[in-house]
Amino acid sequence: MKKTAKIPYAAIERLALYSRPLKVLLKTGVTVVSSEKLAEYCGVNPAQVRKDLAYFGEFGVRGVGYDVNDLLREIQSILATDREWTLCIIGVGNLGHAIVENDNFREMGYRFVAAFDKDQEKISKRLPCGLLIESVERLRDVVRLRNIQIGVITTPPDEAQRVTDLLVDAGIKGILNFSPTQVKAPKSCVVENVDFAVRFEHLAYHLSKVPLK
Amino acid sequence: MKKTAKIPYAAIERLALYSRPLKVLLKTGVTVVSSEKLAEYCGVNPAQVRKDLAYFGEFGVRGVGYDVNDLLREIQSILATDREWTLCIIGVGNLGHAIVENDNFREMGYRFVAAFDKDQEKISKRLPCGLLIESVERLRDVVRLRNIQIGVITTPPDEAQRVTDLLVDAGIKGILNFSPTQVKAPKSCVVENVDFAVRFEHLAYHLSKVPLK
DNA sequence: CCTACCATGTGCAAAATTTCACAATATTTT
DNA sequence: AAAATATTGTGAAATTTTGCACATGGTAGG
Repeated sequence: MKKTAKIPYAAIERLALYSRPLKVLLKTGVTVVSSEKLAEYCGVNPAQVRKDLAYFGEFGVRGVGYDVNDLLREIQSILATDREWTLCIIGVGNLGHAIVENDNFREMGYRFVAAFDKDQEKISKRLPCGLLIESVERLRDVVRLRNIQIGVITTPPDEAQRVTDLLVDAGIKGILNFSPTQVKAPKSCVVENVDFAVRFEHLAYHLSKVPLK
Repeated sequence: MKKTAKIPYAAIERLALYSRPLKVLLKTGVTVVSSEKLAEYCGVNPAQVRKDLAYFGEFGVRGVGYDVNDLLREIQSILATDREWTLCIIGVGNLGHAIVENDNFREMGYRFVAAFDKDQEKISKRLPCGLLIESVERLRDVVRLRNIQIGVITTPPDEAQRVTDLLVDAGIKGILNFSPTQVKAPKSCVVENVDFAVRFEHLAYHLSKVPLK
């Protein structure tokens, strides 16, 4: 595979998808898996699996398949989930809460080291996990002091852009925005907008074209 | 536009995206918007906006643009968010909590009319919104009795497939799965898998290729 | 009423992505 | 040791999606 090939955005997301069944296989003691099986688990085409992996190297053995353990490690290395990331969250509502407390994320090496809110009621309180809720005004300083790499936005939509600007100003290089607005940031800061109401709407769209009983 | 044209999956998701700034424009009293402006708000190409809309009809006026109010209604009608949907949630952890309580969803017409868990500690308690937490064993009956259309899965991944089977068995036609496993269901049931750890991993991937300071 | 202008809707070309199909290579069987 | 079988990696074809460019139709000003 050419090193210069451009990697499709979707291929990256599928890599993460592939890692899910691999973890299960590893736990259940299965050592080898074929692209066909892996594809089946993830609901994609086997050639797609092979091509996606081929963007990054040759991880399989012809005639045999992929070593589960090796492949999982390779994928985690590619996705950079084999290291710890320090994050902060802005907006400690129910969703923010759920994300910070999520065991799944913790296991993946995402460490929340700061939580911000603008509600005076919440500031100075602690989350169940022990994290102190601080004023957004402290954001800039805290981000620098604690060397925070990623900012997660779970504020209401009308605050999202303002918070983004604050994060950018503090020198953050990656933002995950869960509010239902597209936020904009300079190229130097990678933004991932995760509007999951979109998926509800997608589902509703499909259901509306189907007899509901 | 041909009626027979197949509509890209991504076009549907963008439709939902377009609705976000439209709501804001409506509130701020702006009555007309061009594909160029709308595209700018959503970070896409203007031709894309026009083409996406053209899949469903002619909503604009040449030389003028789109009427904000009309377009929003059209999109909501297409996405079937102009009606109420009855949903249930299975797995009342932090995430389940956050989704059920989310004002944004409520405003969109998504009504949660049942919440299930298998934890005896939680069963018979009430959520802050007043919803009673019931045993998963009641799922089949409750789904039928309350005419539930959509099931939202927020259980740990190892429960997800079992819950899916229960939902399918109860006759549910749409599932939104927030657990980090792909669940499978017969064609008669539309499944939307929303694994948002994927977006974290995507962000990590990008950040790992960028000098972090 | 005519001219200038503007922004949509869309045919078509380009780009991106997916899938096929098969050569390459490893393992197992005879 | 050859044949049969399995499964990867990948060039090329097929398909899908995007974006350009412009004809079309509507508005506004003179």
